[in-house]
Amino acid sequence: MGIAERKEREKEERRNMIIDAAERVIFSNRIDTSTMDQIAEEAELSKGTLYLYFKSKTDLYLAIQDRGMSILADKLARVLGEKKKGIELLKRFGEVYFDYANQFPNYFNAEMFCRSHEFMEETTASELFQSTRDKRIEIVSFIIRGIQIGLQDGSIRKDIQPEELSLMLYASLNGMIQAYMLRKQVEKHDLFPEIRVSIDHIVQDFIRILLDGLKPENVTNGQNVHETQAISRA
Amino acid sequence: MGIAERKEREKEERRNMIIDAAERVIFSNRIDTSTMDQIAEEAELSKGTLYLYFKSKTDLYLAIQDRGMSILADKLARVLGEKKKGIELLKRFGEVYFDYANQFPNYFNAEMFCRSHEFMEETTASELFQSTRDKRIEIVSFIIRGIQIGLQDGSIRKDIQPEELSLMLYASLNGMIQAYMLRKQVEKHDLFPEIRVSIDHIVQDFIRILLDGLKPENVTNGQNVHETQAISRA
DNA sequence: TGTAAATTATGACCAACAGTCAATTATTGA
DNA sequence: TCAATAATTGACTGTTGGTCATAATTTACA
Repeated sequence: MGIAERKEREKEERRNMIIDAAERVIFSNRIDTSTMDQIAEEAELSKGTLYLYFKSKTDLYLAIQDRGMSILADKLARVLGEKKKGIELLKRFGEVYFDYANQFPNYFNAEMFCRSHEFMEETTASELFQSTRDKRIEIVSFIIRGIQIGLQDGSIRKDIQPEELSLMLYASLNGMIQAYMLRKQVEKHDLFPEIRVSIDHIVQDFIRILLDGLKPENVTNGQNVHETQAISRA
Repeated sequence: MGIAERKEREKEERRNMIIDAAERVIFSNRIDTSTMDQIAEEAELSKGTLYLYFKSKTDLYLAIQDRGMSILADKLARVLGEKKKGIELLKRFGEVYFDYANQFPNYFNAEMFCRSHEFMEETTASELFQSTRDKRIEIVSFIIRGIQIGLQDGSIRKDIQPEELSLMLYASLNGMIQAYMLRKQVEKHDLFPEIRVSIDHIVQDFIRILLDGLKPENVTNGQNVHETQAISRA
């Protein structure tokens, strides 16, 4: 049955063409000012057809977010292959996430937009929602893996709980990057205007400070001085 | 001219009545499913009147966000009066922000929603946007003050740059609370489902870990061991 | 107190847009 | 060739944010 497969393939291609068109329209304007009619025209399809592939405008936007998540997951997967010390992997994860946000601000924005809508119902039902969710789990799993490696090679404090720390790293860095992107993208929308600080290295500095606290007591001094506090377990 | 003042007052009252009504409607549903007609009915006013006080639905929502920011700013201001050591103040700031989010999840959500819209244009023009902005500056200023106190009383590492660190604390904690609220509010929308970790103390743990890294070298051991890394300056 | 002017409020109305569906066209299988 | 199935269309609908001419109310002042 080659026909069924070909049709499957064509359907997938068309789906991607639609997402491409949607990106072109939305990224050169904004979601809220982009209409399904515009996207349909850009895709050279009728609006009705869009709804054969995506059940709502939000769903289509979720597909865009999903692409971004895939890119990020790929980048992180590659880092895991670098065979560095655990603490170094975490640093690289952070840098890669930051690079990703800079390289694909539109995808990062999509992620933020979709998240603010996750606080509401609606998105839940979609398969795409499930897909982005899976990718987020994948991403956090990479981080957990990095932490475990660090625990093994001794580059990370023993009292760290991998799952908990992975969420902390992801969530806090995400917050940092949000603030960074806001300042970077639209000067006037800056989350913290008038706080006169060069924002350029703030994310890197944050990563450094946060990870410093994860290192085991500095062994070059041969003494356990930094009084670590255990992370309370679940 | 007592009349002008009375009118001023009445206008302010009516404005607040509208925000009250909007909160009642929006908080018991969602922004995107709440209509201006519903809010008008709840406020016992015509829709046209709403537009005499707020120039758009978003503007009205900004007013709600603004209320939340005021509450938070007040709480933080009170902390500053506690006359604790700098590092303790920062810890209290973090706890208070977290408490605020738990106590007024609707306001926190409003903040998140409005922020995702800040990535787009539109909001900029509004006076209310300027107002929330001012309050954010106020909040960050409190944090800066706390850091400065910590630098003076020696409870915070000398190499810390207050402005930069204040942004880090605010932004990263905000990211943490976002993730927390998502998990807390809507189990199924959890940012990190399947990552089996009790989320209950994760924010507190995060605050502890992050702040630990800010303490100066543990003097009780009489030796500078923890190799601090200076935050690169602007 | 009476009335013109100014302020405030109303709700019918409009335009825009997400989403639908009966009708149409294209493709498949025999 | 043609019936059955699948894919596509675009006119249409319902909803809703926002507007504006009109009306009601209040103020200023003779």
